[in-house]
Amino acid sequence: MCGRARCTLRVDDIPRACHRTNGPVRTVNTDRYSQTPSVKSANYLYRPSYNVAPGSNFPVVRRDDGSDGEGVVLHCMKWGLIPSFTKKSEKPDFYKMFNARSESVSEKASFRRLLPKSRCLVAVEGFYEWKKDGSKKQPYYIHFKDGRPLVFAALYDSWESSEGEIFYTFTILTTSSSSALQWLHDRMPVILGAKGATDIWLNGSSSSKFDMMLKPYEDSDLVWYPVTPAMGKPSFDGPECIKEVRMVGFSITECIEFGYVIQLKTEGNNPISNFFLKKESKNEGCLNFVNTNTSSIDESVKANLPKGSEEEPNKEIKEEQELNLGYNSFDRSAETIPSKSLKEALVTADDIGTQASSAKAEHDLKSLVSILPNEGTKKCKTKRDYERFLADSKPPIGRTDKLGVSPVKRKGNVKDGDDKQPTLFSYFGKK
DNA sequence: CCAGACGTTGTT
DNA sequence: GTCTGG
DNA sequence: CCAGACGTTGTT
DNA sequence: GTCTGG
Repeated sequence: MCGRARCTLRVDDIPRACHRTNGPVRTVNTDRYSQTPSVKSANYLYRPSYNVAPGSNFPVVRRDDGSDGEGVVLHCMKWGLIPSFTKKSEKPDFYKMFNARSESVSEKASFRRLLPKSRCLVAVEGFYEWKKDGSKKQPYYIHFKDGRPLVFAALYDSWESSEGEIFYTFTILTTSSSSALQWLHDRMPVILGAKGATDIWLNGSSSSKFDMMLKPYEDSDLVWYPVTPAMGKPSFDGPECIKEVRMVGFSITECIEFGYVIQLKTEGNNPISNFFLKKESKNEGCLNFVNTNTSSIDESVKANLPKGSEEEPNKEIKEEQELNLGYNSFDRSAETIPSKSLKEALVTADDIGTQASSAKAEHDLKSLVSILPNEGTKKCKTKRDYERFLADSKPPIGRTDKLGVSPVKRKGNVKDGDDKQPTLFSYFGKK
């Protein structure tokens, strides 16, 4: 899914972001003084933002019907498709169709008719996804490791309101999530990762090729980190939206679900294990997540503790959670540890003293473990590395995909003994 | 023929 | 617009 | 997507 | 919970 994004690109940079480097670029509604008299230009004014939601304006790249092949139009449109056949009397609802499922796009009346001639590209620096956990929601920012823009596959349409105003709108295609992002959400936008893919989406004629490219983006350069929940408010804008935050006030289980990885240092395995178990059993483990740089990482801990003790999640759910964890682990070699310094972590730990984790607990925690943000699979330089890593992970884990996309069988014997009450220990990989 | 729908997400 | 349902 | 509201009567 | 607004 994709319902919020960052687009702070300059208009001039968007064609290049979409790999349109050669052909002519015509612009429509991208500046304050629209060329189209019937359009209120202010309604299409693009405002770069760290927090864009459906209903706002994006400069998208579409094919220029007038020119042959190379020419494109940089056309400011509103996110959230309003099909041309929408009743004039109707109030436009940009949230109804801001995504289109690629699996069914050629069957749905609203989208199918747009496939032949109304495909477009949407460039953004990243998008947001919320991980739900009961009443809590933790947003994550997803982007390319090297900062280059993502290019989404999209469809556009136009609609005339009762007042005679023309609305150009677009919808972003979605697909099932990549294996790396499955833990966070089961849907993701279709990302066209290479120039070839953008060429075909923009200018191709064979719809059979479209099926091939409307697939989850699996490369390991798509990475993520948690950001402030304040950005959930649509009016909250600015660089603060994409600032990485530590996970404060969440239990270990939650933090792991949220994509963090807990790693034990060589020394002190026993006490920390007790610490975790105690915290977890009381279900009040409010930990302040530190982003330390330590070279003494010994083992990766893959914890999957029951949420509350009173309501035991059924086996299927636990298995699901466990499966999700596998893709959150990352390489354990020394150079792969995030580079933020322990000093920085200690300084930032000061402003969290009032949380349930006491200063002492904080100290204990820091002395014993590192809880590291798993920023995607950034530690893996190549897809091959990532695949090799997955193969090496303990446990080697797959995920049974509801949508029928390549189910993988779990091979590792991760847990021993009691299935009903998994403990931290039961997730230790055995050396 | 006319009338009415046309969508995704997540959650139950 | 275009398809489905009555 | 998330955030925020969710109401009426009568008086100023 | 469910609707409206951004």
